[in-house]
Amino acid sequence: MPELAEVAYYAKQWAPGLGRRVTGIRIHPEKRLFRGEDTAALVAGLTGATYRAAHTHGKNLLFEFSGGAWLGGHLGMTGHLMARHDSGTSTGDVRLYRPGSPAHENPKHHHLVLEQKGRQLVFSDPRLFGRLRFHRGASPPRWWRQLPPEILSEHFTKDRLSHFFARRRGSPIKALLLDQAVFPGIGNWMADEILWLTKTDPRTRGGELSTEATASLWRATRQLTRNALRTIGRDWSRPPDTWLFNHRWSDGGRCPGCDAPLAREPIGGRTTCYCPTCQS
DNA sequence: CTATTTGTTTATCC
DNA sequence: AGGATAAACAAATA
Repeated sequence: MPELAEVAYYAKQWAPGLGRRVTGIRIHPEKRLFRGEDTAALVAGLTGATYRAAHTHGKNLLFEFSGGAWLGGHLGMTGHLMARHDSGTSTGDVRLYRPGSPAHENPKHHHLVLEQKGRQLVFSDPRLFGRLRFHRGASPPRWWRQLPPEILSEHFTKDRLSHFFARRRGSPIKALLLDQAVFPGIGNWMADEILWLTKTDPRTRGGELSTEATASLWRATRQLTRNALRTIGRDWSRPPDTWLFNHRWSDGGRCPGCDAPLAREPIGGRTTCYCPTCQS
């Protein structure tokens, strides 16, 4: 489910645990979520540590703990973070695209639970495409330090996009927007929104994009990132109906620009929603 | 029972 | 070598 704005929202769901000690941990170490990790070191490193901070980068998460312990995370398709309180309330576990889905509430999917006095911090992932990793050290792990420039950083430049589009000249732009090495945090719905905003046919090949088209995509990517962080990323509030977002999820949707029926078909290996009238 | 899914990695072919 | 595409992963939902 989560793209950059959803990840930013979920990262805040463990905030009730900030500055507080982890008294115990429960994990499902055999699950795919922990592939390649030393789960014994993870348990040893986090037990008794104080939860200090949450960071995000694109779709990546990094939780910082006292004693040089770091928990890295990726939510995959269905990952989800929540804080459960002993009082019986919980936060962060009801704001789903499909409200009412019981999947995330099922404890069998709670693959990591950090116990604290008064609450539990839960990482749930029914489909197990996500990932959890552990690092011990004075600074963040290397995989984190080597992530590409974020979309809102000064290093995310039009020039960078031009070179990328030239190199991948044969791929449809839809597929290129999903490349995390260049567009960190962009996922399926954000890619479609960017293409709709710029009136770009999703099948356009990288090599067919002019300097002007590249500049337009660069601007739209940054603008959408800011706006998504201000709505979904802030409090999961629903974007305005002027976005493609509210019209894209099922058959029968209409373009918020021209009211033509929207098309949904696989492009670049993913279901793509676009307006055949505006984007051609 | 079948088709679909908002992500990433790996295999395969060119 | 490097790019393009498909399959695999796992589980819920329509």
